[in-house]
Amino acid sequence: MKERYDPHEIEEKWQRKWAEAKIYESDPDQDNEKKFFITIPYPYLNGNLHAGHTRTFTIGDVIARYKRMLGYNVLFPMGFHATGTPIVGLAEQIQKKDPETIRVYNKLHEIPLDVLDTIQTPEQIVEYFSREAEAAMKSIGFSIDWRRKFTTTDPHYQKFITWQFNLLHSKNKVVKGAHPVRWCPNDENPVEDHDILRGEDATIIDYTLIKFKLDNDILPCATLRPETVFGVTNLWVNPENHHVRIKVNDETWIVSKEAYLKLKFTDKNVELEGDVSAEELIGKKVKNPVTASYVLILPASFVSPGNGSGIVMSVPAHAPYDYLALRDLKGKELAKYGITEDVSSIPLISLIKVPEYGKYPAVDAVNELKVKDQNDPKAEEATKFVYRREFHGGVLTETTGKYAGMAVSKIKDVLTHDLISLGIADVFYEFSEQPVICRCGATCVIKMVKDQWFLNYSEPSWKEQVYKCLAGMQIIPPELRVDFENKVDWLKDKACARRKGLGTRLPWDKEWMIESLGDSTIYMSYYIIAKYLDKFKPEQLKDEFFNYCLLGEGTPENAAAKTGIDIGVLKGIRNDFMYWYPVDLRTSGKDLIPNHLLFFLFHHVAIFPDTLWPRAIAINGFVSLEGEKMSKSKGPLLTLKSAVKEFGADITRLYILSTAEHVQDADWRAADVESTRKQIERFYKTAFDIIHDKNNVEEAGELKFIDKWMLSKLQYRIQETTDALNKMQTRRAVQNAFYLLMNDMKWYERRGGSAARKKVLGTWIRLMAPFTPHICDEIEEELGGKFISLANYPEADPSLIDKGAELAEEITGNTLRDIEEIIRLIKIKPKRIVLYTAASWKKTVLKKAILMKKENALDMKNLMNALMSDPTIRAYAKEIPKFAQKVITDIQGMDAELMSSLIDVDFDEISALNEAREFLGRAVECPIEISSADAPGYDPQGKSRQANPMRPAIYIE
RNA sequence: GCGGGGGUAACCAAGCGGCCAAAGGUGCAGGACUUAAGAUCCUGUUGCGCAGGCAUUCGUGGGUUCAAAUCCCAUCCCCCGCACCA
Repeated sequence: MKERYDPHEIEEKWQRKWAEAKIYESDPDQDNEKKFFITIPYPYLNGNLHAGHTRTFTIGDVIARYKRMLGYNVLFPMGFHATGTPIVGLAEQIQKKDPETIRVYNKLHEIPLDVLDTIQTPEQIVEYFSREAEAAMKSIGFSIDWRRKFTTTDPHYQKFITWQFNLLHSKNKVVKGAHPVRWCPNDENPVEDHDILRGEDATIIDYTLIKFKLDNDILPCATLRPETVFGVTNLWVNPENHHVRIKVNDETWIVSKEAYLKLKFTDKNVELEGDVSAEELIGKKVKNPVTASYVLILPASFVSPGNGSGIVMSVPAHAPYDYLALRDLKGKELAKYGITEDVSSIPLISLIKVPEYGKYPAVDAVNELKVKDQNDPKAEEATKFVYRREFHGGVLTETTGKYAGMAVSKIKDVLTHDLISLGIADVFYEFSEQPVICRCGATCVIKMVKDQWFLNYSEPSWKEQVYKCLAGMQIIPPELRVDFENKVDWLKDKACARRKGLGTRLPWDKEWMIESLGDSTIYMSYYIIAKYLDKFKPEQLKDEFFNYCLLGEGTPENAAAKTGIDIGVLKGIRNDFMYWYPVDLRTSGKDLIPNHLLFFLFHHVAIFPDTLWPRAIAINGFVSLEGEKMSKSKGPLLTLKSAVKEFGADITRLYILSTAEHVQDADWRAADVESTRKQIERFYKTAFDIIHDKNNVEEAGELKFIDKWMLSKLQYRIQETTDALNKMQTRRAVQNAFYLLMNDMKWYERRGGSAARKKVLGTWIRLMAPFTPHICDEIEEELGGKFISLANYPEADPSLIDKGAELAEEITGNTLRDIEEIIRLIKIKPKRIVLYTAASWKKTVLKKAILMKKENALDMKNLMNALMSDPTIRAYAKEIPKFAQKVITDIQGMDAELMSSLIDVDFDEISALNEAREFLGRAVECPIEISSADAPGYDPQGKSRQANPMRPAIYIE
C-alpha cells in the first residue's frame, strides 16, 4: 500500500490477482446448497458500453459480491447480443463511409479511424465490440465468470434457439396470423420509429366498421364507439367528397376514394368498380344492421374523406357534430336530394346515461359551450367533453337491449366481437394522427401483414401462467409490480419473424429469421452450457441434447447416442443446470420492462416447470449526462471505458451507485464525480494513517464513551447498509457504508478517539467491498488479509450498541452547538463557561412521565398525583407544575426509541460531560467547568435551575 | 387516450404521521491551516433575535388529527412507455 492513492495501479493489480486466482469462476458446490444465480441483460453490440450499462451492471456486480460475501455460491455470467438489424445497418453505413456514422463512432464511441476501417462487416463489428465490452467490464472490476461468455450469433447458440422454437411451435405458442403495421408503400416495408419523418407519435387505432345496407351495396361507417349504433338517426355523406363503389371480398362497398386506397393494403381483396356521386346516396334510406331500422342519408360538410370510410353514422344524442349537422339542416332546401320531410324533426335516440348530463349529452354540451354550427371550432371541444364523460361514467340504457347496464368503458371489445361474428361489422385501422410520412417522403399506410409468425402472447392461459409466476416473484422496487401486471395484460401477439438482420432461421420455415427479442428470453440457461462449448461441434447440439440437459426429458443414453456427446458430459451439464437454475435475480434497466423482461417471463413459464421460474427482477433507471439525455447515436455519450480511464473503477462504481436509487434516473456530473474522488482519497488516506500510525499499535485499555459511541454507530451503519442491500437500495447502502460512516469517523477523530480506529477500519473495508472492491482489497492486504471478496460480510453486533454512549455523545454535540450559538449571539469572547446538569428530581420526573406515556396514561393530573406521592420529589413542589407541563409537551413529540433509551439507560451526565470537557474547551477556546444543579457551586445568575435532563444549563461570562 | 413515475430549500436529492427548519452531496459565504494557491478541516447558508428562542416553509387550494412534507379530496404542472424496434 502506497501513501498516495493511485487507482489505476491498484485496480490493475487486483484485477490480475482475481483472474489468476479464478475467484469468480463458479461451479456447483455440493457442500453449498446456497447458490445465487444473477444475470443482467447482455449488451447489444452496436456500440461501446456506456454509462447506462455501467449503472445496471454495477448494481448487479454489487449484489453478486454482496451475496458472495454472505456465503452464497454466486454465478454471475455475461454474454453478448448481436442478432437483429442494427448491426447489419451499421456495417452498411461504415462501408458507405457515411459521415455521420463515422463521426458518431469515432467521437462518441471513441473508436480510432484506422480501427474503424477494419470493422466493415457485421462479423467484424461483433468481434470488435464484444472484445471491447469484455475489456471494459474487466476494467471496472465486475466479478463475472468469463468462461461462460457467448454471442447470440454463435452457431452453437443458434442450435439452442432452433430447439427452443421447435419446442414453442410444438406447444402452439408460435402461430401464423396477420397484423397491422405502419407501412411505406414506396419502400414496401414496415416503417420503424426512426424511419418516420412526421407523425412519429401516431399510433394505430382500430375502428369498428359497421355495415349499413343500401340495397345490394354496403355503406360501412367507422366508429370508435360501436355501441352508438343503437342511436343512429341517419348517415352523413359529404357532397364535396369523391365516393367509389368497390368490391371487398364478396361484398360491394361504397366509401370515399381515400378509404378505398387504405383498404387496398388490408388483408381484404379489394377491387375498384367505379365512381358513385353523392347525389346517388343522399336521400336514400339505409338499413341499420343492428336495429333493422331504416334511416336517411343526409348531407354534412364536416365529414372528412380521409377519416374512416368517409361515410359517417349520425348519433345526435351523443355526438355534438351529428347534432349540429342535423340542426344546420333546419330550413335548408333538400328537395334536390328528393327529401321532402323536415329532417330537423328527426327524433334523437338516447342510449347512454351519464351523471353530468341529461338525456341528450350532445345537446347539453353544445348549449353549454354555445357552439354555433358544425364548422365552429368549439364543436371539437364539446365532442371531447361528451366522449370523455360518457366513456368514464356512462352506462348503457334499455335502448341497447341485452347490453343495457354495461359500462361504456367496457363495451367496445365485447360489442365489436359480437358484431363481427354476426358478419355486420369489421375492423378498420387508422392512424391516430395524420399524415404519417416516411423518411423517403411517402405517406405511410396501415398494412395487414399476412402469413406472419406470431408468438401468441395474448393467449389467456399463457398469461395466467405468467401472472402466477409474477405472484411468486420478488419485484424490486415493489411499486413496479403493478406495472408488470398491467403490461402482461396489455401484451398482444408479437410477430417473431423477420426477413432481414442477423439471427437464427425459423426451423420449419427457413425464409424467416427469428426476431431478436424472441431469441433472448431463456438464454440464462445457456450460460450453463456455454462453459462446455469446446467439447462439441454445433451439429451435435440436436434437440435431444437440450431436451435432456435443460428439461430432463429422455435418457442420457439416448441423448448421447443421438448427439455423439460423452454421456458423462451430458450428465454433468444436467447436474449443473439443476444446481444453478432457476435465475435468482435479473437486474435490468427500466426500458426493458415492456418487452424483454415480459418475454423472459413468458418463455420461462412456457418451457420450464414452475420450480425453475425466475425468482426476482430488479429495475433501475437511466443515466443522463450533466442533465442531458444520453444517446448512442446522437450524443452525448459517456463510455464505460473512458469513465474508468479518467476516474478509475472504484470511483466510477461508487459514484454511479450513489447518485440515484432504483427506478430514478441518475445524472452523471463531472463536478460530483470529482468530489467522490476526493472522498475516496480521504478514505484511502484514513486507512493508510490508521495502519501506519505507530502510536496506535497498542490499542488496549479502557474504552471511553467516545470509543463506545463509534463502535455503536458502526453497528447502525452495518444494519442500515445490510438492510439497504437486501432491498437493492444501492444508493442508501453507499450512503451508510461510506458517506455517513466517514462522517462518524471524522467526528470520532475530532473528538480525539483512536482506540477503535483499527477495528472500525477492518469492518469498514468489508462493508465497502461490494462497492469499491479494489481499494478494499488493497487495504485488506495491508491488514494481512487476502481477497476481501471471499471474506464474510460484516454483521452488526448488538452487544456493541451502546445507548448510553450515544446519549452522552448527543449531549456533548448539542451542548457544543448551544454554547457556540450563545457566543455568536452575545458576541463576546467567553472567559468562563459553567455547565450545570439537571437536578436529579427532574430526571425522576422525566422517567415517570415516560413510563406513563408508555401506558397511555400520561396527563397532567396523573403525573402530578404520582409526583406528589413521592416524598423525595415533593420537596420541589413549587417548581414541579411548570416542569411537568414542559415534560408532557416534550414527550408528545418524542419517538419511541429515544423514550426507551431515556428510561432504560442509566448513565451519568456529569461523567459524560467531564469526559468531553477538554474537547469542548478546545472547541470554544475557553475553559469549561461542570457541576450539577443539585450542588451548583458558582452560579451567579441561577442558571442551574434551567438545566433539564439531556440539556445542561449554560453560564457564560 | 391508456398505463406508470414525479413536483422538498440556490442546485441534486433523502424523508412518506411525532427527536423535521427537514439526512447526504454540490454550490456559495466566513474561519483555521499555508509565504500564497490548492487540498483538508470547522462554521454558516428562510426570516427575525445581544442566552440556547420565536415565526413562516416541502407545486396550489381545502380537509382529517393533540400533531402533516408525510394521510384524504380537489387542482395545476413535468417526465417516461404504448410494439414488431433493440
